Amino acid sequence: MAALDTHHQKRAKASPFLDSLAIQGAKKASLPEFVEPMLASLLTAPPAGKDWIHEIKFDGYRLQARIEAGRVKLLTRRGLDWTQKFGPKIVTILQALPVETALIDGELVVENSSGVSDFSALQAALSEGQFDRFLFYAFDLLYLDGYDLCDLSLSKRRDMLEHLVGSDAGPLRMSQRFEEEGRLVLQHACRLGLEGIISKRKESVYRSGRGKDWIKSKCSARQEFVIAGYVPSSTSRKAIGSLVLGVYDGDRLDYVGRVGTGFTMAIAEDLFRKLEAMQIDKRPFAKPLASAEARHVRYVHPELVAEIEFSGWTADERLRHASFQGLREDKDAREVVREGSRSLTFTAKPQRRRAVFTHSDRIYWPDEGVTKEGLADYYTEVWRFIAPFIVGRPLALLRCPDGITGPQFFQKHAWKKVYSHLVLVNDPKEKSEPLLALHDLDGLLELVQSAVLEIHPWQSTLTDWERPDRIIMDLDPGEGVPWEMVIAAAEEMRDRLQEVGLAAFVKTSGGKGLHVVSPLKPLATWPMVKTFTKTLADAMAADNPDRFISTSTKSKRQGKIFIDYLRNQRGMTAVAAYSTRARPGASVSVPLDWKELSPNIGPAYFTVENTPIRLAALTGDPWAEFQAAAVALEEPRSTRRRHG
DNA sequence: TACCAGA
DNA sequence: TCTGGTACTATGAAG
DNA sequence: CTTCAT
Repeated sequence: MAALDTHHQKRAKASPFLDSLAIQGAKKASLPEFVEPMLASLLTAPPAGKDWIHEIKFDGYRLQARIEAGRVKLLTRRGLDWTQKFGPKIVTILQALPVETALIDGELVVENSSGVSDFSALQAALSEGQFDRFLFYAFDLLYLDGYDLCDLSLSKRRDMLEHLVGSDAGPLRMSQRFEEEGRLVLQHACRLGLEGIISKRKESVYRSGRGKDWIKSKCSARQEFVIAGYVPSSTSRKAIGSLVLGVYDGDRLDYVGRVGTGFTMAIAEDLFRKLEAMQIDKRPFAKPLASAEARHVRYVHPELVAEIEFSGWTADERLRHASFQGLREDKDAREVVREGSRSLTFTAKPQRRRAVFTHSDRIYWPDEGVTKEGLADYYTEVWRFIAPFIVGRPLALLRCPDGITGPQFFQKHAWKKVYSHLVLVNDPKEKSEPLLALHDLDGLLELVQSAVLEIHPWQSTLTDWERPDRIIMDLDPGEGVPWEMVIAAAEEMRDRLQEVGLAAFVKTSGGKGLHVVSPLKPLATWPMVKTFTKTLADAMAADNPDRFISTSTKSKRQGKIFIDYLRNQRGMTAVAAYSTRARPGASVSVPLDWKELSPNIGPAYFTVENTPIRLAALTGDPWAEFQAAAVALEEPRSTRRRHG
């Protein structure tokens, strides 16, 4: 493989791969019309060991690209010709590949705003004719320039394919290969909100149909549940709003929660017709439901079985993020038991939402349809993660009474309202109006009620206003800065912080850049911290004036990253970890593990929608060590001068 | 959003 | 009692 | 001092 020619030759009449192919023993053959695709078997865990590579499981259309003398066909799983369906762009790019004949296996996808392939986005793009959104991820090469490659090993096929497709970020891409341990790759994929991974045996040959050389493992759990009741729709008189689900434990039927999404209106009506006829008076569950759980519920004979996809179990044994997938007519209700999967158990303490809202349907993010209630749900779910970053600190708040499209204003003083859970605090150094702080989830929910869409805390706490307990460096890319450069900047910042003995953590900003955050023991005062961060920012800019700038002058920022150290000053604030942003996309600032930094996670990758799913799938908090890693800041110069 | 002035 | 207008950071650096 | 940036 090292012998492979490294430069592409457009329209080469002989393939640059032919010589090496002959050595590797591929068979001469004519180009087949179609090869039935190789399929993966579903297992609950990915395979372990060095014999496997792993790829992301795409959520799109599996297609075979057949290239013959510049004529391209896109063939479905069953061999149907769908070339015309996706517009000319992908076809043109495939035509331009430097080959005479080839058969490429891949998946056509549309990525949603989070950069994750999304089947519903694909269907929307198809129906609206948005051809420019289609991407083709190639992952296998079955035939090339007169040779059948199916009997070569996967590694060899992939090497050739990678060489052919290249690493451009255009609509034709290579499906990335991961060589790490399968368990870790799956964990990583789940954190990213992906559906799962496909693991492939390195030495395997290409064989049509489902075999054991390709294994798929998924992030979300999926299993059958007994339908024990329903709640009628609040909008339609002849449809269900949600299903009440249970599992058997011996003879006892246990309640596991409701599912209110995943069905179309037609299916909701069909279920209503079926279930209406099955109603019973007494509850089928062994234990009574809590009053909120039992609200509006109509019980039915527990006979029907539904397939449900869900992200995990809560600590009180309820389903998280359940979605209806269909009825399982072939399954007997009495066989349905809880299929325990410890890794998917979400161990957060369940938080009850107590605050009552006015106008809970008020839309804050119109494009995403995130309402006040949706925002309250979000903060309730992330409470235990966001709490350390916003509790007991003076806050500046970005309020958007009409949602993100209306007027916005920053506020740090109280407005005239009776607060039950927000705290008014007096700045010991200023005799101005009191500032705002909060201590519990109810306080946060009062902010939601007041249309607070961004939360910007101080870097010091109410216990010690004058000594900050963290530093935040905001890396803000100017126009035309590639994302890789921002990642490199964050890593350089980390290295420089570590050189002076500080810990460094990274989070997305939810806007354009990354934030590098260092926990401090609250010993150094504001002026020292400010001087330290300014020195750091200036040093980075001085060492690399073409990449960094440490002053905020907008016109000088073209193609550079602005290192904003000014947040590290008394009274200055920066957006909190897990705070939402008042921007299109309902993005959120999310703490990451350094290893997660990649082109796959952009600055606004995580949203109100997918962040709770990430946290549910997360087995370890990437910032778990944040508080423990706090060290005392010493001035860089004094460290040097210091002696034992 | 929520307050308040003015109708 | 209803309606409509409007409220709302601090700071540093550059010019 | 004003303007512009976060």
